[in-house]
Amino acid sequence: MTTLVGPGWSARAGDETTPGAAIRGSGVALWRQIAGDIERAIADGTLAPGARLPTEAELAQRYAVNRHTVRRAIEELARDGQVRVEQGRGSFVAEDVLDYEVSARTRFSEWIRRHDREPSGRMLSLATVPAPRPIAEALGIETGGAMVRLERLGLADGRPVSLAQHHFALGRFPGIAAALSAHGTISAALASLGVADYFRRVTRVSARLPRPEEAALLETSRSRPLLVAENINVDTQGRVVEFGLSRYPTPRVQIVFEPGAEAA
Amino acid sequence: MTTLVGPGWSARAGDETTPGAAIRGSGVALWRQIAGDIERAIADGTLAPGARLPTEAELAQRYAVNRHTVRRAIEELARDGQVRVEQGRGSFVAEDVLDYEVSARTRFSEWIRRHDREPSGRMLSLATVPAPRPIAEALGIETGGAMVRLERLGLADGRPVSLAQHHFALGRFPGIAAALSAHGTISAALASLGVADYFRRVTRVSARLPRPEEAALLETSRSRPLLVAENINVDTQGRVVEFGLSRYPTPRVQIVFEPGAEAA
DNA sequence: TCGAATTTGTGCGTATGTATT
DNA sequence: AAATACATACGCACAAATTCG
Repeated sequence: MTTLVGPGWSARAGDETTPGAAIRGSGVALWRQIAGDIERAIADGTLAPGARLPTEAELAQRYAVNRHTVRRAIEELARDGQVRVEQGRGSFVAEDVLDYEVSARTRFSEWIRRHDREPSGRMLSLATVPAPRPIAEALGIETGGAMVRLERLGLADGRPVSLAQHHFALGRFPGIAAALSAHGTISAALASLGVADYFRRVTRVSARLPRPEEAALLETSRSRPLLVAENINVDTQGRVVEFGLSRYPTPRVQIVFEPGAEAA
Repeated sequence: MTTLVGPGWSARAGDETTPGAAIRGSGVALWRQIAGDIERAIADGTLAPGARLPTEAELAQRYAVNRHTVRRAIEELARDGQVRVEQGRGSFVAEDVLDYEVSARTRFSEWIRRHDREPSGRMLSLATVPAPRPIAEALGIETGGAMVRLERLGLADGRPVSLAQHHFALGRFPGIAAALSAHGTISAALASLGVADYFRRVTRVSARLPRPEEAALLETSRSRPLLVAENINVDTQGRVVEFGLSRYPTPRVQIVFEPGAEAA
């Protein structure tokens, strides 16, 4: 491994007085030296996951090379999946993706904790509304029937990772609104109403661009799609408990299905 | 059901001489008459799935009502999922959604036929290429190792529904390229190499906006996300056979997870 | 809704060093 | 030694995407 004069990965700017430069004639291509240098900065945490790399022009200046040379280095790192390049925005250190395991009987906090992050959440709204046809069909009630809708933002280490709507038929759970207000979690509220356990029966996944409020709440770009998952939760007798609609920001969250992992 | 004077759903334009109009004072709200009329046009195929409705202004003129009245009718249909409204583009007759069942041990043609459509496909490319790191890891070979990549466009009733890349380790299947050329399907090619059966082990779903070629091949808008599914296929001994990367156009295709449906 | 500024993407031409023939 | 091919590197111009006012 050829070393390279430190080009100043330091946080403070205005380091132009002592710019690093790539070593010419060292027998190692400049772009390889640069790729290695950035790779090292990522490995030792100088460049944190999700952080933005300096622009190509800036890197070219720092290493005293042409922009093409920098591009080639970044191209290599992108091919390895270490950085992610976005036209018009910049290049970013690849982030850990949160895998959302569909097959597991997941509660939000369990999911987040399994990935060694700290779960938190914010209830956005709780209201009784008439059921639109698709949701009514899923819940097995009449279109327009009374339904409680809870909207909630889920965070991992303080970063939003899910925006979910939970729908409960009021006819089946008359006390659901009060229970949801009283208890901190949905499973606790349902437990107080006699639903000891429940699990996912179907999950249906699509994707679309976020609406402005969704993008703001999930702290994502308007041009980056959301994964939209609809699911039906049933109790141990197979009766429908809840219809859920969750939105996850890509590429921070992926949905994973692993048949045979149900036992876990 | 109230009938309405035909407002001219005919294909040819310039029908302004005999515009239909909603019946006032009939005891049925104008917007309900209009909604019913459009619904009928959809039901009898006059407005085909995916077709664009006339603009709200145009409909208002045809029915001789205010645009708000038309909007109310469309709103009703949108709530029912019969039409899809897109700001800045127009309103469209909802298309049938193809459910892609992840849990099933699916072959492309089986999937399409199960939805009563006619499957077809087009091989786009077949080449031996070095494996980028993520794929190499999935296949259990070294980064840069030789790998055969088959790219294929899948169609249902002539409309593109999937764009898939299939990757096979050349070390494990030396004759794979020839087999894929010789046989029409992947499963037939693998069978000729001794892989009697194989099935999905993990499926990982994300979403992103399409690249221009992807949008063109899948006949979708550049602003409508693709569902991107990566999956690892293994044989009956659990050995990795293939790494697949499939792209599906939303909202034409949804991905469905239904644990417990594996038996099917 | 629009344009300006920023940033990455692409194409072309040129030059140079290294390895192969 | 000369010819050829290839990888590397630079310079310039413009296209395309994003962001922001």
